[in-house]
Amino acid sequence: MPRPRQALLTRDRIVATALALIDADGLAALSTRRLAAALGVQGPSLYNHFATKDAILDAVADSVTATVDTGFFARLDWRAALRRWAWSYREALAAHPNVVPYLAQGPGRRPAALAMADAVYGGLVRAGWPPARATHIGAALRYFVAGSALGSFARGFVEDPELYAAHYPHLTQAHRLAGHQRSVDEGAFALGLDALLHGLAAEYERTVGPLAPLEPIEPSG
Amino acid sequence: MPRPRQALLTRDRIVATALALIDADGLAALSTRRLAAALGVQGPSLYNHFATKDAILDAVADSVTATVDTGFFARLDWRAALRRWAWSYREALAAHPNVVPYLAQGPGRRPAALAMADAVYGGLVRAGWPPARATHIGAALRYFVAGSALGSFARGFVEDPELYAAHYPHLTQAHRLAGHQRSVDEGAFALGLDALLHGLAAEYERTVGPLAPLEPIEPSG
DNA sequence: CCCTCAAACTAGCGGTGTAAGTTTTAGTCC
DNA sequence: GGACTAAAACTTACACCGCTAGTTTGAGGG
Repeated sequence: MPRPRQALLTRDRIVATALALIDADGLAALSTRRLAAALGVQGPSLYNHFATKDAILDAVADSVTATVDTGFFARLDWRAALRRWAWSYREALAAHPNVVPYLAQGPGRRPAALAMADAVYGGLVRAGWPPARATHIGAALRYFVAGSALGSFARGFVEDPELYAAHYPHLTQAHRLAGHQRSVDEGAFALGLDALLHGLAAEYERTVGPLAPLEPIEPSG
Repeated sequence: MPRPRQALLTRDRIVATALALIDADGLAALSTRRLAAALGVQGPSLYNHFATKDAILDAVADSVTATVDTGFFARLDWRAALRRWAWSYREALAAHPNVVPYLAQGPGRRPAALAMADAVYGGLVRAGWPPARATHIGAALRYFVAGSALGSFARGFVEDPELYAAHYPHLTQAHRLAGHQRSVDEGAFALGLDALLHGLAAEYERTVGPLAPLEPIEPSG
């Protein structure tokens, strides 16, 4: 087939299809030939649109990051903004857990990831945090969110009572975790995030100054 | 070569060599043939000792997890134990960042990972936390530690001032992060961990009961 | 109208995980 | 001690991988 009248591929279509395949079958199952087949095309044709497979993965990762809402920092108290952002970030990653191992290695040169880092850091500095502290806070929250999306804690346990009963006296109920994946992961995230923010507020008062009163909001979750 | 008088391979030697290769060149660069070559052997010989490549990676991951010290839960207050354990855990992972993406997907059936989960969960329940809460706390700390080891925050930024200056007004100094990797990552971890523990202590007092006074310890770091 | 570029193609290279079968040694049982 | 079995190396081979090179032909601009 020579060049077709209507282009068969676009970058957007490649990225969307790649994300769907990764969601369905995992990161390791994405090969250029399989991706191309899903697009009705031969493998090497992808290289007319992306330089390498990694470039495709970068675009996929950035498309996920782009769905995170960072607008809170422009209009909310830093504590409320951090909370909303963290939940939005987590939601974006948890919707595509299979890309998290790739995405979590850092923003690299991906525009959406850099824009997010920019918004968070800028918001914290504007709120009075010293620059070094703002960096630390952004990093700490990224650690927590990425970790929570990476290895769904509950999914990591096997549905096999025998395995745990024998050697791990406190894990006799662990096999039931796999069945409550969502509530366990969300509960752990909510608890950890609230604890983190609570501790950061105390640190703020100790090292920066008094906190503005915060209009009450529903507890995160 | 037929069966040699002295076995050339042992599981331990395979695991140690695999870890060294992963540390040096990354997870993706570990192939069975390269690993075998480093051991002075042909590729398929590995399959006399491990069923699949994944089984080798499991053993590598568990050998890293095995270096985490979980003994604190048996002899320290839960807050102190959590802090020491988290640092030990982080140290173990940060020493081998390239295996973290594999390891962070959950304990699976790896004995050292399960023993660690058992110790943490048991220690928290013994300290008075309700079982569901203990699960959440263990998960939250695992999120934080795994996230911190997975993507060194600082390493994720590129040493290229041009990249940031143009479009990200608050990241004009981001290119310098790559040079301060260790201090940024450790500072973020220390801040986040202390904040988390501070928040958990407050949660304990609110929902479980008064905290025993804690002998003063040096701040984490 | 022609020229160049774009976007598909085919063919193929070196590398991957691993299955299958071979060879020789080590160790066990009568 | 001889026969048998299991172990641990080997070679060969398959299907797949990322990617390069070169080819074809339609699209769009001078």
